[in-house]
Amino acid sequence: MKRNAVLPLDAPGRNGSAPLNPVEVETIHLFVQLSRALGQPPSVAEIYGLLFISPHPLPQDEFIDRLNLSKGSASQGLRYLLDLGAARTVYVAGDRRVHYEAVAELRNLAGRFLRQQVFHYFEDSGERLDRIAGAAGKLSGPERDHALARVKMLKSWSKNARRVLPLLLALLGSRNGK
Amino acid sequence: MKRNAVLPLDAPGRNGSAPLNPVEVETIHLFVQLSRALGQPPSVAEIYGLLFISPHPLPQDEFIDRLNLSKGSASQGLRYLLDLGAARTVYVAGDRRVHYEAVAELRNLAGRFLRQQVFHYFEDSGERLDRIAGAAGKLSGPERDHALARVKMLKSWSKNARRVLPLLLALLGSRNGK
DNA sequence: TGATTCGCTCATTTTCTATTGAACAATTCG
DNA sequence: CGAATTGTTCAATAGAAAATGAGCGAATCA
Repeated sequence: MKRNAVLPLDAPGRNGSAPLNPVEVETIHLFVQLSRALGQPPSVAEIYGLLFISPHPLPQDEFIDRLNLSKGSASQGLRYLLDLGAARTVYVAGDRRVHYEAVAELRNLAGRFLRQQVFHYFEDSGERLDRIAGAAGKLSGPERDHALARVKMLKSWSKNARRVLPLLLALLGSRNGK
Repeated sequence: MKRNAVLPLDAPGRNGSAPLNPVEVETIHLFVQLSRALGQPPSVAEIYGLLFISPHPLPQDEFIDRLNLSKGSASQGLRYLLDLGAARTVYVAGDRRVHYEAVAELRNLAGRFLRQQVFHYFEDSGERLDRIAGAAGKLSGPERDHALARVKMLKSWSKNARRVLPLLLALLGSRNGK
């Protein structure tokens, strides 16, 4: 068996780590559900959920014990969140371990996420579009016309997306997100 | 073995169905890549890609033969696209089979997709937020304050998202998408 | 009417992704 | 210095998701 199927509400919590309280459980569930909608791994969502609701920075052990994660998942999940800008490290006096806290600004989160997931795609799609246009030019009569029209449409979509995404972020940033 | 690992450029194409030409291959690749970014199954992307670039409506057989799909995948994939509003059925005189064509309007596609993937999420998240707020009220002093602040933040995010998504669609619709 | 075509459903199988945990490196402690 | 602590990496594996294809029903054909 790899993981407790569901959240370990009743986990013994060796190491003296408290089991999750109802607020924590529900918050984590919330982020896990969101992660499904966004195609992100559940373990990362669990980590972020606990970070988000915790009133103080947490070390890696805390996730391993309280979420019942493996060392590997905790390590990789935390790094993923750091890279995404959804978590940052915090120095805690008298403790050798690295502590983490959530970055909780909607604008930041959404922006980084979109940039990583979507923008990334549109980058190398331009190159492919040109290749398609080239190949389309070599087709016969009516097929050729249709293909060229479709390529034109795709280019328009691409331009549109690049135009709209920054606008979207601006909207998210204005007057809210805190 | 289940599927040709990659697109069957050189597939014999029994049934007299032509193999995919370069324009088709590249277009399909484009949609398959996009499908990864959006967390959609590749077979659906292949089907939509071929539909999108085809100058005339296609019957189910065409996908099975030319994309090397199973009957099940073709049937389910096409239904999925119909439900999403990304394809529609077309009557073709003298042919009993149902034919399909792509719905290629960015506004429509993006709108339906977002509604299905994201809106759906925000619907039942409200309920859970209230539950979290309730549980947070029963906590002790400083933990309580922090939890309540976090819940407030989440509610603000949720409202924000609901406000911005329709706006986003409006932007996609205006003056483009064709 | 019986044969054929068309297409759906769903149990099984395959493929892919996420998670695990052992091995290792680096740092600090006593 | 050796032992303990902290943390990373990555090959192995469990679990989830996608794809398959046999089986079936309905519609059409001859």
